[in-house]
Amino acid sequence: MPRKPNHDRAELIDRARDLFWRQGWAGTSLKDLEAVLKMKPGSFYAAFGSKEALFEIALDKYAEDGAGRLAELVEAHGPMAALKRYPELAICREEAPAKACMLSKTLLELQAHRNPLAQRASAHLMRMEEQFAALFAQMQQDGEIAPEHDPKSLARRYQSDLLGLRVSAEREGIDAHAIAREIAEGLDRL
Amino acid sequence: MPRKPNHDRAELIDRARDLFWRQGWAGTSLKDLEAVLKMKPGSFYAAFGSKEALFEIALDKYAEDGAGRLAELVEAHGPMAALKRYPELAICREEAPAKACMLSKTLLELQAHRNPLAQRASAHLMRMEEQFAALFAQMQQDGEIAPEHDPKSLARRYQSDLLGLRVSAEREGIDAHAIAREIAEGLDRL
DNA sequence: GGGTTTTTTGAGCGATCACTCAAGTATATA
DNA sequence: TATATACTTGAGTGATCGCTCAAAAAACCC
Repeated sequence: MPRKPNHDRAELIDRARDLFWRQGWAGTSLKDLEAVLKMKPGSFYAAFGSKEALFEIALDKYAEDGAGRLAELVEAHGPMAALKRYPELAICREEAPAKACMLSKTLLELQAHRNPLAQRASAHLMRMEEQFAALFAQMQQDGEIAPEHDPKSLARRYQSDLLGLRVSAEREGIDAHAIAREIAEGLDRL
Repeated sequence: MPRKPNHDRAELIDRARDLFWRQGWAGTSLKDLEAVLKMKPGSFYAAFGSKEALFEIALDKYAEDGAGRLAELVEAHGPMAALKRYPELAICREEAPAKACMLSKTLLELQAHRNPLAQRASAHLMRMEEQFAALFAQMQQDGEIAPEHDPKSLARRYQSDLLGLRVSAEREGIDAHAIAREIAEGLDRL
């Protein structure tokens, strides 16, 4: 009986994620969203409820996609090669709306006001780190890295290096690829 | 003949810097500033001209203080010890309004809109990096690190590590001191 | 085509944004 | 004490914020 929506919801979410990723929470107004999504306020609120609700969905999609890309990399090349390639992959994608990580941007912007979105970003970062830790643990089982290391510590440091890399990549006049290479080479010494 | 201002300008700037550092650009309203500085709008605009002008002053003060703290550390303990202590120092100060670096927060928040404040933060980061590079160069001259390293590359990586550390320190449930320790220990291997 | 249901539209809501300015107040010199 | 010269005050500016809702338009059923 009813009419169907004009837009593909999944693509709307992707476009919103890219806009939020680039411009941040406060830097993205509803006018910006309306322009990018080609929706009037009424449709927007019927579809997503609020700016905050859409940001949450976008953040989750961002984290999910990131985890998926890492999983694919592991599937294709194994844990060690995946972790060595991941830094370069994180900053090289031309189509990405920003070099820096959306999770860290959200955390830094909203943490001070105790916005739930910051906690959500923090939780996603922790989940990433656990994914890294699992890979380090497997590498240890496989004898690829020395047994005296603590996988969780390695993951924490790797995550920190990655976040630093992606902030650096946002700067002008910095060869971030060189940093990515150094992070990858650092894994050889484990 | 005239009346003197009620407030000490230097302390006003420090308080504004702390608020901007903690809450970011968009996260800090004029109401917030009025409350913290105990100034009414009229006084505020007479003293600083605009929110943007004050943020710029605050950003410069932040960078200046950071450079000063590093210089003191070098003065007291020499380049190597200074660089080894600096990471821990950057995240341990209880009175600091945030763990993350105000320069990187500003860069990440405002870069997308090409706000001049982002460029200014970027320039400050570059000046920091040059300070690091000079220290690495001196350490090389003194034979403290191997001669095959490029001081500029070391500085770039050190800066990246520092930025990552300070984002990590903002997260909950992360032992950032452990990361700081690892960064310091990394300098031993040069 | 008629009727039902859903989506789309866009003017406009109250709240907040950064900011202004005329009036009031305090401190200096004369 | 009188006057001049700041500084402080705070109501109020227009613009923009996220968001609402009644009406118009479109897609489905029979």
